[in-house]
Amino acid sequence: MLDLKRIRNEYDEVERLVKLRGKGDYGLPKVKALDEERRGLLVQVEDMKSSQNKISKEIPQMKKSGQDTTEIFKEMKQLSNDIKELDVKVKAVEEEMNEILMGIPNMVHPDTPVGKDDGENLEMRKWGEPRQFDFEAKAHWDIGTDLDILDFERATKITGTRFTVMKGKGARLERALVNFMLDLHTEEQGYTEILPPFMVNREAMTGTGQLPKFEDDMFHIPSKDFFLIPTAEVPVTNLYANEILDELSLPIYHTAYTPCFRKEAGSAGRDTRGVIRQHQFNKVEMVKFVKPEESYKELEALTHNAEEVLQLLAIPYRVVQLCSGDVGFSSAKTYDIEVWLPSYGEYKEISSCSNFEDFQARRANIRYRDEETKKVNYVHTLNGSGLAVGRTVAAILENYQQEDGSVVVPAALIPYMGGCEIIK
RNA sequence: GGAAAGGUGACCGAGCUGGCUGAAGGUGCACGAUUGGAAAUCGUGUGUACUGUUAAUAGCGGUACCCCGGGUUCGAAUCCCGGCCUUUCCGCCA
Repeated sequence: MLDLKRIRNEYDEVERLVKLRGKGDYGLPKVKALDEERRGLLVQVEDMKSSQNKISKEIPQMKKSGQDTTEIFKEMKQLSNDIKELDVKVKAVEEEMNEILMGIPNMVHPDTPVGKDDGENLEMRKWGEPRQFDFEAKAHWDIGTDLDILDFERATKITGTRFTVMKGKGARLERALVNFMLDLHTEEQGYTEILPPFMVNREAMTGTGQLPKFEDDMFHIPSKDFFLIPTAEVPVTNLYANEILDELSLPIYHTAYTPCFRKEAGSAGRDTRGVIRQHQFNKVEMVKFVKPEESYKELEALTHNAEEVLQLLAIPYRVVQLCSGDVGFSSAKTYDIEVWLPSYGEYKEISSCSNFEDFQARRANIRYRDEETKKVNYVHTLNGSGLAVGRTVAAILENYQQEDGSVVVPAALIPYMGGCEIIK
C-alpha cells in the first residue's frame, strides 16, 4: 500500500513512479480526491463528536442538580443521528478510497530501467558457460520420463495437467535439493528456518499484496475462506503482521520450504511440457525484515545468497534487473535469476529477489521501534527464491545429462543423495 | 463436531449493577534523586492510528481504539446480537 500522506504531499512524484509501469495511473487521482473529501468530512464529524462528548460529560451533573434534561436529550438525539449519518458517509468514502488504494502497485525504484515487458529487462551479470553438447541434448521431460523418475501421465490421471509425480531418484533429487538449500541458508547464510502453514487466510493474502487484485490466480478453500499459498512469502512475511518489532531484533532473516500453489490462469499454452510451470511446485524461500536504510544493501546480499545455490550446483545462470513494466505488483525493485535451460535454448527464471520497501509492511502493519527516537516506523520487507526446486531439478537434468540418458549428480548434492553419483 | 469459561495497555491484572476510565494496582522500561559503584528506596514519565494547525514524522488541539463487526442509549470496556480466537472437558482423528 502506498503512503497516503505521500500521495498527498508529493503527488507528482508518486504518480510518475507508478506510471512508469506503463499501465495507467491505477486510479491514483481518484484516491487523491477521495482523500480530500474524507478529510473534509472528518473535520465536520469530529467536531460534532467533540461537542457530543463535552455535553455528555455534563449530563450527570445536570441530573444530580435536578435539572430538566428533556430538552437537552432531544438535542443530543438529533446530534447523535447527524453523527451517525456523517459516519456512514465517511466510511463509504474511506472504503472506496481503500479499495482503489489496495489495487495500486508499488512505486518502482528510480533506477529501474524503463520498459514494457520482460524483453526489456537489464542483464546485470552472467555466471558459468552454457555447456556445448556433442550429442543431441534432450529436454528434462524426456530425460525424466526415460529414466522413470518423472511421471506426467499418471499425474494427469490422479489430478490433472500441470501436475507431476516424482519417483525414485527423482523424488529423492527434489528432497535432496530442498535440504541442500535449507542447509546453505541456515548454516552458511544466517537464515532461521520456518515451516509455516500452507494455507493462509484472506488477511495474510492481502498483507503481501496477492489480494484483492489477484484472487483469480489463487486456489481457494471456500468452506474456511483460506487460500493455498502461492509462495512462502505470504505466511512468512505475515508472521509479524500487526507487530511492533524491537529494533535490536532486526534484521530478521527467514528461510522456508513450502509447496506453492498457483492457478496459472493467464498462462494457458505456455510451458505446457515438463515441470517449469505447475499448479503445485516446491520452493525454498528467503524472507528478510530490515531497517529502511539497509534494504537495498540487503537486496544485493539476498540475491547473492540465491546465486550461491546455483554456483555450488555449478549451473550457468544470469541475473537481470526487471524493467518497469515487469516488476511485480508489490515490489519496488526486482532481480531475477535465470538458469540456462538447453531445451529452451535460453535462460529461464528460477528465482526472483525483490525489495518491497514498506509496501507490504504497510499492508500487513509490520513496524519496529527506533531505539534512539522511540518512534515506530515501517520495516522494509524483501524476499527471494532460493530456489524454485522443480526448476532446479529441470536445470540439473538438462545440464548434467549424458549421452546414454543418465544424469550426473552435482558434486555438492551427492551427500544429500545418499552417495548416489549418477541417476540412470 | 458438542459443552463450559474467557479474550482489557510491553506483561500481569482490576473494572463489566452504563457517565467522574485511555483505562485502578502491580511488573517492566526510561529519566532524575540517593550511592564510591550497585541493590534497595523515592520522584517523574511511559500506547497507537487518524486528523486540525505547522516547514516539521517538533509542539499544541480534536477524534478513535479495552478481540472484530453491528445494535440499544443523550452516553458503552461495561448491556444485546453475529463472528473470530484461546483454554478445559467430551467426541473424532494423523
